[in-house]
Amino acid sequence: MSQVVPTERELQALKILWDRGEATVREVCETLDQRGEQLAYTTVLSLMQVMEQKGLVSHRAHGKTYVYLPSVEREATVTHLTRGFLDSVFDGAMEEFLVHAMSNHKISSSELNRLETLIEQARSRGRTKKGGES
Amino acid sequence: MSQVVPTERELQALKILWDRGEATVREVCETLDQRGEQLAYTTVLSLMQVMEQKGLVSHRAHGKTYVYLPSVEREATVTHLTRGFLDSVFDGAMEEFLVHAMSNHKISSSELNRLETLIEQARSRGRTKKGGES
DNA sequence: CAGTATCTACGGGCCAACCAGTAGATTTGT
DNA sequence: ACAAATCTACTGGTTGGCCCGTAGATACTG
Repeated sequence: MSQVVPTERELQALKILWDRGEATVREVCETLDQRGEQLAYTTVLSLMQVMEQKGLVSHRAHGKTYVYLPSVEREATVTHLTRGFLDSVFDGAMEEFLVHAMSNHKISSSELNRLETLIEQARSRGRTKKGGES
Repeated sequence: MSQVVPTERELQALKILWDRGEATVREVCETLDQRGEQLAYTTVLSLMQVMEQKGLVSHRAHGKTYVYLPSVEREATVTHLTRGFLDSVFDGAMEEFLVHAMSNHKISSSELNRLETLIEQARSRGRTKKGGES
């Protein structure tokens, strides 16, 4: 329970599945390859098997080959990873992170503008209590 | 080179050293204890020895006991950890993180205000090009 | 049908992180 | 000076993540 957290490699594989919807071991392997991560076919296979056992993915059979699909949502997973990071590095304080991010990471002025827009959206979401988009 | 990145436990120890400036194994052990992490004295000792070997801390002798002090800076370390996190989860895109943070983590309106202030500061820092504090 | 390609299952090797015990030296207390 | 406490050094065990090879089944090709 409490949502299994993927490792580094597992996250790479999950990203591919999230983007494609589903994929075979070979497809994952080749995509990884294109991204500069050259792994033996059986390595990727093992990875998928472990991930399935952890409940991160599931598979269906297409002929003799397995087609894997994610069984955790991208948003939820990213949220968990983020919370873990914030907890361990910033003691859970998002604000501390933001302070750090603003002063130490270069953010372009266009990104700053975008960020302000996001703040506005967050504000209106807060005012209307329940989701009112647009 | 390229700055060694501390593990989870090592980061906990480093935080204590950063806060105190320096500390003995016993002090680190007790502080960890107060934070709910109960480890054997020798475990913490081993931790410090490994950290020293990695170049994360150094020590000086006070009588027969060692006093450890951090040999990496808090800011730099946090920056590295943050970059690693952003790379693995958001493909290095800070903006993606912010979008996610804004929509999925509840941020109080006071924090939103604080954030806007930070944005303003980032803007002026950007305009003056070189760091002009006060 | 024989040979080749491809897939899954399984086993194992390697290494880093983590935890802790034992030994031996040194200090402290009485 | 003797005993107890405390410290460092060293060794080892366990686990999880990662990587890959071999074996055996199945599908494809000429």
